[in-house]
Amino acid sequence: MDQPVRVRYAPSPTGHLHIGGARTALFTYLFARQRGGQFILRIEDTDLGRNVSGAAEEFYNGLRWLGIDWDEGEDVGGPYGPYRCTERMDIYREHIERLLGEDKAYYCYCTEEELEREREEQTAAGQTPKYSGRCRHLTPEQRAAYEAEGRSHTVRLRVGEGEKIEFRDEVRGEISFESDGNDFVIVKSSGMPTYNLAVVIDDHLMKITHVTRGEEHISNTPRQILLYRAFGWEEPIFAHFNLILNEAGKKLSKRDESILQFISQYRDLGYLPEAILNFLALLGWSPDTEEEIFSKQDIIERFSFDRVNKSGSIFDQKKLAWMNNHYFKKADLGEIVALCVPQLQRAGLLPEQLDEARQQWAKTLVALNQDKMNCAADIVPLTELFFRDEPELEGEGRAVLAEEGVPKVLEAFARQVEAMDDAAYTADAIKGAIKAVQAETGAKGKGLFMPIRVALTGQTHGPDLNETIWLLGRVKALKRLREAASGKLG
RNA sequence: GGCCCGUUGGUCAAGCGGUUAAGACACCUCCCUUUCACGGAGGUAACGGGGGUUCGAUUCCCCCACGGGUCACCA
Repeated sequence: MDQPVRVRYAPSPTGHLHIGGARTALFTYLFARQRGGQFILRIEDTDLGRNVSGAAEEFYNGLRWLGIDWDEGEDVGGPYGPYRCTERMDIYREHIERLLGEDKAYYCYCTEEELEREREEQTAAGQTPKYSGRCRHLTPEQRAAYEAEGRSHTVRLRVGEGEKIEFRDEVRGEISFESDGNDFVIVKSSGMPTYNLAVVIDDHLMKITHVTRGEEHISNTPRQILLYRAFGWEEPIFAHFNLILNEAGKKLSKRDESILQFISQYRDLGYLPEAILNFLALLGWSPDTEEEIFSKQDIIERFSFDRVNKSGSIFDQKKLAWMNNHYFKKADLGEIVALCVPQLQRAGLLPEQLDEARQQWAKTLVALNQDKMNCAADIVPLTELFFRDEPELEGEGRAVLAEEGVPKVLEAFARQVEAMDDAAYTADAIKGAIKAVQAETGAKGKGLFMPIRVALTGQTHGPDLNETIWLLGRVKALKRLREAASGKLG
């Protein structure tokens, strides 16, 4: 049998969990769960300057919210810790010493300015920028001289030229490179390992079997393979997922504002995590059936790397909205109410504390709109009219109210409503009242319902009228009817 | 520019030598409904180009074009 699968998601804590990262984590997680393996979360914080405090916690929260859990990580522990680069410095040091000792790596005293100038000159001369190798063969005297100057050093890996570097990618097949003799930096002058060094050491020591990540890392892979070779370690299996693109077809950047790209934004808008997980799974991966609504468990059972798409996927917010709407319709009303009430509270439409009656009222309000919402935040524009003093009359509505016989209908209905006491004011009673108006005035169909709807809501469309009128409340309904009947509206 | 990867409708995508080239989102039409939405029934719309290989290419190979990724002491 195959050795047990161990995979990891290793974000750098420099910002929020975004769609691309979540999707990478998801694919990795799905693979682990499907194969009964371990999913590890590691924090790659080697860039001290860019680390954002609290970012790691945000990753944890976002991932858990989506339904992704892990077996090892700094918050849950595990036998291969620590799970954060900055806490693994002793480990790195030891491995760097080894490379240095075997003369597979060397100190480089070039300053960033010198290197930049070198690159500029090469670029100006039409050459591909590449490290000159100036410090490659420094004598002990030269080194001592640099040290005496107070120069700091980096460590570079010796890279041969023309060495074949081939690997089999689980999603793209064979990929091959040729080493270019460009000695790359593996330890920064600060003493911190660079990403490439840290991942290789960590992945190896944590016994990672499959290295999964976005396509943008393909070009890092040959360098990492060189490192595996330098250490004499067996390479893991690689899998690079396609990129998620914005509407312009470009890789999502953190500054991109054309799209909502942070998981927290969707959570705040009241999306359902199951919908996002479902949608993300289908972005770059497809099952072998025509269905597309899947629970996490369904996806775990079906997932495989060979059905991951090779070309980039444009993130379609409209389809996500549709999918979330689909999950909304299937969800328990109670769950949707719990999502919508805070939205209304945040908009200042509902008080922080709801009494029993108000709670019941809110439940009906949400129930009436449950299948219209793409996300919980939609409840606000959808139901705003219930909270206003005056309905906002649309152009079409104005035309409806201007029709002949409308005041008579509205007055008749107003009398009906007035005759009810508060206890008798129910959706059923309202239905009966409208019937009575029909009998009295002879108005029917559109000519009956539409004026009432417009007078009360200002709109020519909306959910069930009886429920709507009940939600409005007797007093407000009466007031609006009278105003519309007397032509005061609009 | 070098290296690497990719290219099926507007979007997500199925297809893995022979198909009327699926399905979904979006859009349009119709039905249902007092209205909107939901739901139902339809519709518009795609294999980047050129060479091969083959009886036969969307599918395999090559070239080109286009798109993207990456070329840091960022990950």
